[in-house]
Amino acid sequence: MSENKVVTRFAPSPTGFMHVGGVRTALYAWLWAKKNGGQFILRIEDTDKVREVGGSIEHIQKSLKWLGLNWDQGPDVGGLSAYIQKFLKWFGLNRSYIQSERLKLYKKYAKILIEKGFAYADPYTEEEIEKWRLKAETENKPFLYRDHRPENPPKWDGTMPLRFKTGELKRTVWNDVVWGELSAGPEALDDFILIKSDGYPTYNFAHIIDDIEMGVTHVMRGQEFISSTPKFLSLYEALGVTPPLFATTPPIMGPDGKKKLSKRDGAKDILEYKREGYLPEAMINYLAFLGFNPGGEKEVYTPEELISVFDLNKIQRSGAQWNDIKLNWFNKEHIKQLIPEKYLEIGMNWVPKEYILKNGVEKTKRDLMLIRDNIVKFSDIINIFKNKKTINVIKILNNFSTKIDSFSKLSSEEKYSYLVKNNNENQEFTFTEDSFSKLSSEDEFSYLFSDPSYLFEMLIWKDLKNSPDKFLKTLEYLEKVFNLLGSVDEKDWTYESLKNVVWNYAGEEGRGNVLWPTRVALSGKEKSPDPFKLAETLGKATTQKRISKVIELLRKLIGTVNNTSNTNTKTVIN
RNA sequence: GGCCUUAUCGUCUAACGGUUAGGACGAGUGCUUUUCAAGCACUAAAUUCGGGUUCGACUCCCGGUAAGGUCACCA
Repeated sequence: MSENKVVTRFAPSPTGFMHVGGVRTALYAWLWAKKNGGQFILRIEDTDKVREVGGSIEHIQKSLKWLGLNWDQGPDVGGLSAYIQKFLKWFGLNRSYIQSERLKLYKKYAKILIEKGFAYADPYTEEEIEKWRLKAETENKPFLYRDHRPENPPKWDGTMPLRFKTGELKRTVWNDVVWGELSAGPEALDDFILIKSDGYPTYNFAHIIDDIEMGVTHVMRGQEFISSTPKFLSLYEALGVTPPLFATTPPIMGPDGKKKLSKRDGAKDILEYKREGYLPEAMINYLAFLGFNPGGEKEVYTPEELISVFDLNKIQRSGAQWNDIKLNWFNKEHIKQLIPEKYLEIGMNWVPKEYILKNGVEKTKRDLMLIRDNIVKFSDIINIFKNKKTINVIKILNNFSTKIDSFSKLSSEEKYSYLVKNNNENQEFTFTEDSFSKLSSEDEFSYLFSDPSYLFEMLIWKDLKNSPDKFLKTLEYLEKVFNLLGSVDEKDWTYESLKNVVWNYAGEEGRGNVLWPTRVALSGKEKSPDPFKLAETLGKATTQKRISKVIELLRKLIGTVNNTSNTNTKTVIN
């Protein structure tokens, strides 16, 4: 090991999928190693064979690779290295990064400790110890094994646990890179188990031996280890080794902000975010900023920028609440930062194959560019391109100026097919009676099939709401619009010409004042395509019919208001 | 219960002992070819409480409160 070189490690145990807390610890270790041109080691701590979950190691590696947190040393550091490892093993040099394959090493160190008088066999049964523990608990005292340390322990034969014989009982003071000076009284020191009766070392023992052997200089880990740090330090002392620097990471909290984020309150498998189409650099950015801040007002950082700006003593001490909404924002920002080629390269993977097959790569790419600003994560693309009939959705979407969200609800092909038909493209699709009734029964586009009913209040543009003659004014606007539209010949009934005849008038009277009631008259809804698109789609006859209906209703209403002052204007009218 | 810690807008956070306590997300309002989305602008929103030290405290000290960690043949 070359001196002065930074070596960090991420040492998970293979007990399930990677969650965000573990990933962030790995991220900080990785950032620090990269920043200092050092080494980042992946080590698997599989000394608890009971809790081990199959496939975890692969999952951990996959997760780190997705995020780009590549390790310089670890299990399978690439084909050549694996070969070299095998070669070294042949000569009895164990280079494994999996603890269960390093048992001889721990035994070697255990023997050293026994010889030095720092370890002894534990002759008690678990029941005996449990009894002492319960007694301590009822007396509200901390349980200390060393109060029961045997006078003449038997020789260790490997079937009993091997315990560390803690040295001088004293106050321990040490320095944590994040927390500053920390200390604990002698009650933090105890005779902990080094090697379990099953022959595997405990975490407390194995991780220290490995950190020594691998030359680790900086240990990042959660604050649950602060309390046991005095034990670790006393072991380093017994071995005569200078301990590494400790950097304690704050926890990531659940939605209530009090408990650590757990599977129960939505902690997801990190690869789940990959499946949902989050960018790894966005995840890294978000995760890094959950408990770290370089100062300044810049927030969107590339991984490279994070490396240069990362600093251990700018890590936060208290826990930070997980926030999906902010993660979404980071993802959106990182999508914006992608160059178009890269965006398309990723996006194309999310478009259903049939769509590309049908429309060709070039058109698909154009469509992808159209929706770029509207996606939060790449899986949104699937919703937009979902079934093979979504051919013109994006185009219609543009025309209709409708938000993506409502289009994601356009799941039924019936709904879609109508839109396609009205877009005068892809005439191949035919309506069935069944699909028609299904579509028309759905509320969102009901105005395309049947005349809507109205709420009087909805007809009024917001600026006019407080005006005493709001209904009279609205009536005037609609009458004028009716006449203007009437001047357009049916053969010339297009979006452009409709807009042309109304536009100047709307500009004079206030666009909202005129266009809002027109649109509501045609759709009966607060949210729908713009009035010209609606009029074009509905045709001249229906357009005139609906507007004149509203005019008639308004006239009636105004008549009533003049007679009785108490008319409920919220009434639904047909 | 012992021990070890932590505390700034709802959330993530910034602030050599001297700032109108800053930014971001979210929210609200407005602008943008009405409405939705996107975009832009603006607004509201915080130093846990009580004592000190100091000319001056988010910052240092003491105490209260609240919260977290730990006291395994788990890591």
